[in-house]
Amino acid sequence: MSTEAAAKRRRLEPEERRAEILAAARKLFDAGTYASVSTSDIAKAAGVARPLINHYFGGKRELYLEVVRQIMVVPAPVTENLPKTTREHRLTISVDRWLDVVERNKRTWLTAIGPEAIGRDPDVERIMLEADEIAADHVLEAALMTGIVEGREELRAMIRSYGSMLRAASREWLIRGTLDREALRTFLTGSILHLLNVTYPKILEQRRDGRTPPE
Amino acid sequence: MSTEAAAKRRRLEPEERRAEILAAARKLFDAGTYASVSTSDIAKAAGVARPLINHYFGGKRELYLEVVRQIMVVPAPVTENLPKTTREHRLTISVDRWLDVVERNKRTWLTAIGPEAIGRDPDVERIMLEADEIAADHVLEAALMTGIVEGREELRAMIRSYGSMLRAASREWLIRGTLDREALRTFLTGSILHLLNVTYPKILEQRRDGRTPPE
DNA sequence: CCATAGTTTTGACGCCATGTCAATAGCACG
DNA sequence: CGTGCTATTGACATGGCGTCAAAACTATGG
Repeated sequence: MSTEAAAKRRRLEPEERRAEILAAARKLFDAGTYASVSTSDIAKAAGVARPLINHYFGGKRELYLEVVRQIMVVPAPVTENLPKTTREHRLTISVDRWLDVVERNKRTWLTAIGPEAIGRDPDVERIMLEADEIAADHVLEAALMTGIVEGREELRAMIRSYGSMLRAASREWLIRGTLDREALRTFLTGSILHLLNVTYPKILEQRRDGRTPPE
Repeated sequence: MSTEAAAKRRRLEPEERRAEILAAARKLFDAGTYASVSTSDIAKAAGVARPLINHYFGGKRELYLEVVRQIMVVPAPVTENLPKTTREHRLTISVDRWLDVVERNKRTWLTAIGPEAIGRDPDVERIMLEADEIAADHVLEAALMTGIVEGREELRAMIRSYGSMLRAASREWLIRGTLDREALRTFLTGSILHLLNVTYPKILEQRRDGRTPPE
């Protein structure tokens, strides 16, 4: 078969073995579906007996969630070390970096983000929400709006929604090729700027006029 | 409703029986997850033997896809009978109607759209894409831009992406309550208008110039 | 009213996947 | 060179899904 015909029983540190299994699982889930990948497959790929998965992760489900969590981590470099210029410039750079990261990890990212589909899994949902939360923080930081307090929740909610559009647009680019990179830049930076500079103030105004008398 | 005390073996027209099973499946999938709902559960709820599911749908998976397809149908009334006024007005009305529909079918819609998550199922993906396609048509129609040909693909791609944001924002509204209805209106109509009136022309221009490295 | 044919519906079987548990075997220490 | 700790495994039990031949229901013709 393969090079490791008669793999002896190796004994590893729990951490190390755990990592090996996780890596194998990640590779397999990357290629197939949750249902199409069996714990036997994972065990075989990791070179261990199936029960070890239960031992280290509890079950198939937990292992899967671990994989999702790992992949979902928002790439930090996107909003790190931004020059101290205008909001527009900083956001343009962030969008560009985002596109870089996504392009580089194309395959993994695509399978992670999936076809924004059904899922309908409370635990997965929680993971996604946390990731969105962090991403929203990054945007606020890039936009030099960290200190905002009035209508902060509304703003963050809109930014999270924007995140969905960003992912969808990125998929359009990578999969369908219906948008090229330059169009994406224009689209994404223009949208977030409009959101921050036009929509957000407008909503603040509505808020003041309606109920919620400030002061 | 029905007498499920000692249900004799009723013989129905295939269409009718199929519909009954589908309804039961829909209700159950609405409450749980794909994995958490067994074909036995569905069969029991529908008052039939399990193999009937295979007979009418092929298998659990196909039945599930059928449910998704049914729920995903874009509500038509959203862009029907729009008054012949400005683009802005027509889009405002459409957004409003969308919010109406969503609010009315709150629970069903939420579980259908799910937490735009992992899924990663090619067939589900196809269904979503088709739904998005139709939705994009509706938007174009509402925007009086049906005849557009130049950069049509790019435009449609951006509208599809916008659809993701619309769904995400609707979820923010219904689940978290972080956005009220008025804010949503402002946000959603403002975004689509900006997309159509500002971003789209800008991208057309870039297209004509060949490549224009901005900044 | 009865027999018969045709279609719906089901009971029973086989297969595969996951989770559990007691037993085994590697490794560090004396 | 034992010896104890624990990582690792083989074997079993449970439960879900798909298949198939047989049963039950209904409509037709005599």
